[in-house]
Amino acid sequence: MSYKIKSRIWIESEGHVLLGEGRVHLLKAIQETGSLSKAAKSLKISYKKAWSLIDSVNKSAKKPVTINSIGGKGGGGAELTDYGKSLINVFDEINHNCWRFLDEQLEKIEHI
Amino acid sequence: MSYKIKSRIWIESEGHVLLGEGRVHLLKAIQETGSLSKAAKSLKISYKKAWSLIDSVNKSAKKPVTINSIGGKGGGGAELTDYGKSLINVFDEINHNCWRFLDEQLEKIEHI
DNA sequence: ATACGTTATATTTGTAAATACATAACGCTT
DNA sequence: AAGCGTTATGTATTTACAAATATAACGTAT
Repeated sequence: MSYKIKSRIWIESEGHVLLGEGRVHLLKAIQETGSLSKAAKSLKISYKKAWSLIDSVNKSAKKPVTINSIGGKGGGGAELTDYGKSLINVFDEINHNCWRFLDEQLEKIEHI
Repeated sequence: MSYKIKSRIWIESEGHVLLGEGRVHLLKAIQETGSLSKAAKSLKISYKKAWSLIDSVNKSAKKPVTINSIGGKGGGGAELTDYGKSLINVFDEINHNCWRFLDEQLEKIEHI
């Protein structure tokens, strides 16, 4: 049996998407680069798309997830709040646990 | 805390999608109507899309999931094999278990 | 033999989503 | 004061996907 089970999880708040794998990936890139535009480049998505995602994340979350600054040294930048860092850690943990859980469940298909 | 966690699961075989929620939904409609075209109508998708999905399902699965007949009484029809019926039952079971599991996991976000 | 309702398949058309482009605002630095 | 790199935002264009349309093949029933 070479069936494999895949999954995507996401967290919603008030009916809007807060976090999914793509958003977490982007947040990690912001953490590494310190900039939204550099993060967008590293993920090969448009700046506009990256900005829209982060805007949506911050509007959906109970507390700010990133702090973005315009102008100043280096032109500005973006960084994660402590809340943002915690969110991506918990998301990753839940996601990994889900994969493990589903791999166990898949065995039910072996004996049909 | 009104965050909610959502998920989509699917089963792959040899790198191709075998079953997801949409395909299971379509298979159930076939079971109820006895026909691919009627199932497509009931789900409000085009016949072509429904046919492509079922074709993909049968090509990915180890054993046939539906049996489709052309011509004959009523013009033909489609029905699930026993293997197909078992697959959708197991899929539903895994999916429900996954939802329950994730709801438990979500509590980790409450205390951050 | 003809009609019927279905499966099977290709081709065209339409629509929504992603992408690219353009511009403004901002605040340090020089 | 001018330049730089960034965030912020609107608009236009392109692309990918979904839907509609058309047609053939099939096997019972009439």
